[in-house]
Amino acid sequence: MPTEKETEQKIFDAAQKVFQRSGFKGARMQEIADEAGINKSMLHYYYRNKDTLFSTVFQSAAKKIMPRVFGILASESSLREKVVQVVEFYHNAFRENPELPSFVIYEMNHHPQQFKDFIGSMEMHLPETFIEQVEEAVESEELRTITPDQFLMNVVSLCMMPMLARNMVQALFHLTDEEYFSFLDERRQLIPNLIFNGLAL
Amino acid sequence: MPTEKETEQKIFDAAQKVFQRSGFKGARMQEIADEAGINKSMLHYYYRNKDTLFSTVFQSAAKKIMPRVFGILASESSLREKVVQVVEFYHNAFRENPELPSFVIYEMNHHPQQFKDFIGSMEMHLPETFIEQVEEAVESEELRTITPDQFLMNVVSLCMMPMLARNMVQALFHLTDEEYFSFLDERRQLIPNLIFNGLAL
DNA sequence: GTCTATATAACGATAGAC
DNA sequence: GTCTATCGTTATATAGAC
Repeated sequence: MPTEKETEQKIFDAAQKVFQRSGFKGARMQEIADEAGINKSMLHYYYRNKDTLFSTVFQSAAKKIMPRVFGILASESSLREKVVQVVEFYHNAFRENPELPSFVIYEMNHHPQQFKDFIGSMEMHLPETFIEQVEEAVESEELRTITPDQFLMNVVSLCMMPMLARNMVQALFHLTDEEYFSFLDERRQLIPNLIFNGLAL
Repeated sequence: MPTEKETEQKIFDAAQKVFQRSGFKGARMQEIADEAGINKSMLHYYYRNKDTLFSTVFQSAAKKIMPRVFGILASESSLREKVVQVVEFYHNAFRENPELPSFVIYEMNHHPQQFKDFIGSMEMHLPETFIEQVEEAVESEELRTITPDQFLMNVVSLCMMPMLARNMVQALFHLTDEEYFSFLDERRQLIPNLIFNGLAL
């Protein structure tokens, strides 16, 4: 006999799975109930409606990625170590949950008002230590001129794009699932090298 | 009085707009009819059902991006010139139609079977001239060791990711629409530099 | 070809018994 | 809390007049 918390948790887990797989519009309440192995009415008992349930799932998903990246950027590591750690984090997180990045990015674009506020409320500013590291490296002529925003954008782009475009990548390069993950793994070393040294020898 | 072709075209244009804005699941046939300024029944008269209409729109959208990129890669330009041209192409295309990239990538992930076949049928192999350019540059030690696939993946990632994650980028960096497009424009020069030279000085 | 009207099905949500 | 049964709405799709 499941307790109240257990049922609520089962619903949340099922909703997470279905929303990530099908998106907000594509997800069916019945599908979530089936996934959770419970009655459809329970969804409305614990979460008032589809919007509320989705909002809970989305906010949880957003919190799984960005705060951890910002945590790395705020640490006391060197700039190069931070890049390595961010790259490793993205690739490990993708292994655990391949649909998470695509879900957050897409739904963010399709619920503009609602979740821009949410992201704002998380107070996600670039950590000062990271900003200073980039600015100092530029000033001391260790690095080319670049803003911290663009620096971070480059790292995140090189990590996430092959994850967001998984089917496109597999179709274009004719990769099996196994080959696709090998392709991603190659990038763990490739990305930090590219960021700092480019391709020129 | 519109001719047959004109009505069919109006429906296609409206469907393109609505599907790109709302996605397949989110798009409503009524919404498309309103956008086209015609009766809902006409959608079924010219295109049998929602799936057929969507398929037409999606395939048209896919053909707007990838063949043009592959065209650049197959040209007789130098490797560096090709990178510049691809970057320019992506950024110009995004200005014309900001929702196109996100649409193609997302729907590709959510209609797996159907459109993997389609991409396969386009016979989109990496142009031989591009492959040879990368391999020769690596062999002659102009460039670090890298496969042509990874090389292309890097360029595309640096271009497209800030476009796919538009709302996330704007929320995180607190950018107005105008500032966001300036942010993108900075990347036209930044990306080729990063690809070849990295950040190290 | 284009319209109105309607069939048919799916979905989110609620009422009410237990 | 959990279930069954059902309401009310909204979708896609079709039938049939013009």
